[in-house]
Amino acid sequence: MNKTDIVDVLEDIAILLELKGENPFKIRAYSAGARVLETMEDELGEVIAEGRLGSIKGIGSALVDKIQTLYETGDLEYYTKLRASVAPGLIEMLEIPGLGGKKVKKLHDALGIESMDALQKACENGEVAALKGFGKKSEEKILTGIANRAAYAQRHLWWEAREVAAPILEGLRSLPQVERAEAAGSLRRLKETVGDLDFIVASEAPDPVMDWFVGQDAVQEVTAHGTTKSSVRFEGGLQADLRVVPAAQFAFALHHFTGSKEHNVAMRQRALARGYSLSEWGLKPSGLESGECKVESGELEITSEKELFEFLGLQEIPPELREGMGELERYVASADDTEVVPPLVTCGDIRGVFHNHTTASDGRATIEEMTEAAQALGFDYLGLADHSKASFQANGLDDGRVLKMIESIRAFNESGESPVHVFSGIECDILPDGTLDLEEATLKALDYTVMSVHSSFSQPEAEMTARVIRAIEHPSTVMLGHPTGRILLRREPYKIDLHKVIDAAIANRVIIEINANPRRLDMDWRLWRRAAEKGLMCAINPDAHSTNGLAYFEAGVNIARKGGIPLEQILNCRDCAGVERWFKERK
DNA sequence: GCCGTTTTCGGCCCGACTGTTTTCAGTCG
Repeated sequence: MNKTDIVDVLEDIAILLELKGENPFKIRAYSAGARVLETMEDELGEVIAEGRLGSIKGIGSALVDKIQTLYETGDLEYYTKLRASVAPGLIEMLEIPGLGGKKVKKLHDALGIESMDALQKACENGEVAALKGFGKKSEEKILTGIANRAAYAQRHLWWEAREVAAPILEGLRSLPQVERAEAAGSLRRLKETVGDLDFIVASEAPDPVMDWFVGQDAVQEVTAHGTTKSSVRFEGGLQADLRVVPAAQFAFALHHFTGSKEHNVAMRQRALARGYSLSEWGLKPSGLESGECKVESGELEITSEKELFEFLGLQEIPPELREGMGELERYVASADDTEVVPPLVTCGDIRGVFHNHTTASDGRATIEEMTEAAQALGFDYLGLADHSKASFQANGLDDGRVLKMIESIRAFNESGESPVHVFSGIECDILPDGTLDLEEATLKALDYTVMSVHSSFSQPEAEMTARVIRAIEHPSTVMLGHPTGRILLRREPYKIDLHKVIDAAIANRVIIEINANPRRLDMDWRLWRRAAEKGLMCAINPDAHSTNGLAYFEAGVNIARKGGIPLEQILNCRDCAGVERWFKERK
């Protein structure tokens, strides 16, 4: 069993233990173990072989046993038995807001409920309201929860969440009572998907701010309306929370609600180790009774996240790096051997983008329209890479049409019609056996190539990995397109060993793209830091099929930031001549 | 179940909100 599957099993165990009413700390140990394993960058097989698993913080002897057994046999008796002892319907019930492990257990123990249907019936005939600890409101809330379950459970693309968030933030900032307002949460951390929106406001007069927030036109349901916190739900299920705090607590609240949860746990532990208790409300010496907040009493002046990090002996860690993946250990305040938080790429650093489509294949805009849009975005160059013939559904180009396309791009560049230089490329299919869809002479005639998988997604992992590596080893390959083929919230990635793919790309000086389409964001940011350290080059490729699609490069910039990719390893940060040089040296 | 250079036992991050209670448990982030 591979690492990802083992992570899933550990998370499953945590959920099952919750439903069994187990010790919460034991549950946390399994969740934490899953998290540690997930973010471990070393090859699991190696770690086990070298006996290093047990020395990893958060993985003790019990987890070592279980992880090893799963790795070697793919099976775990403890897990099998545990799963058999809990009705599958109970796990589903946890998705209903307001229901946690204890309440689900109670519903099961007291009323014998084991499925969503049974729960709905029990609510409808009043059995749930009669239960101690539940009431009429709980019953109604559960019924609403069941009705809206699909919408509730859904996460939202970062791109779409930002569109909802932008006017809310603007509205908050325009209120006279509001001193400061920021979006927090996974939106601010630039995660590829967002569960809900979080807004933090500094104000001494929270009530009118709350009233404005819950009274917005788009609000469909108000799920909480208090003095410090309110929650609303919009059509489509997206939920937004607003917290209003006094200005002195703003930095703490902003940091806390930006998360991630794992980052916050680490921060609190670091604070505790230094004798302070950190919460969203402030910092206080851990000995003090609550209410004796040192910050409030004016002994500690912390008005920004930067000061908070500094107080804890850390460099300022940008939100996108706060994922609980070792950033606190990595970015301690300056010592001789300290790693420094790298400068993160910004949209302004991007001089042009690659991998875009035109009407020659399945794009909706012409060369002229695309370059015009690129110019409006301030780009110096634009790479066009239409599909190759195997993607017949996308009107892919055969060798003859590719040569014609090269000719029209050359003519366009020479016409001087646009200050934007166009690079001629192709998104060439990697056929199921790893060979390429076009003649070598055709590929050589292009400025650059992007090789992508568009068929036979269900090949076994070893076959898919060998297929992609064969393409990477082809001398004409410049870039690898969307290496897992995932569509966020819709299609799982195909099975492929990306560590081997990354190593092959580095060995062959092949660039791996960040496909910046907000539904793809492939290759994933979790893999980039390590890959970049090993020397992998990246290209931010919007995969635009229209002029509007070029703007997706911003989502790609987000991923490069989260991956901490140095600017010199992002091809788009080079000027036209630099890009040209890279392509020539490849040949 | 994990962890420890005061500890191998006894802690484990913490506070608001809600709904049910009448002083608090469960959920959530």
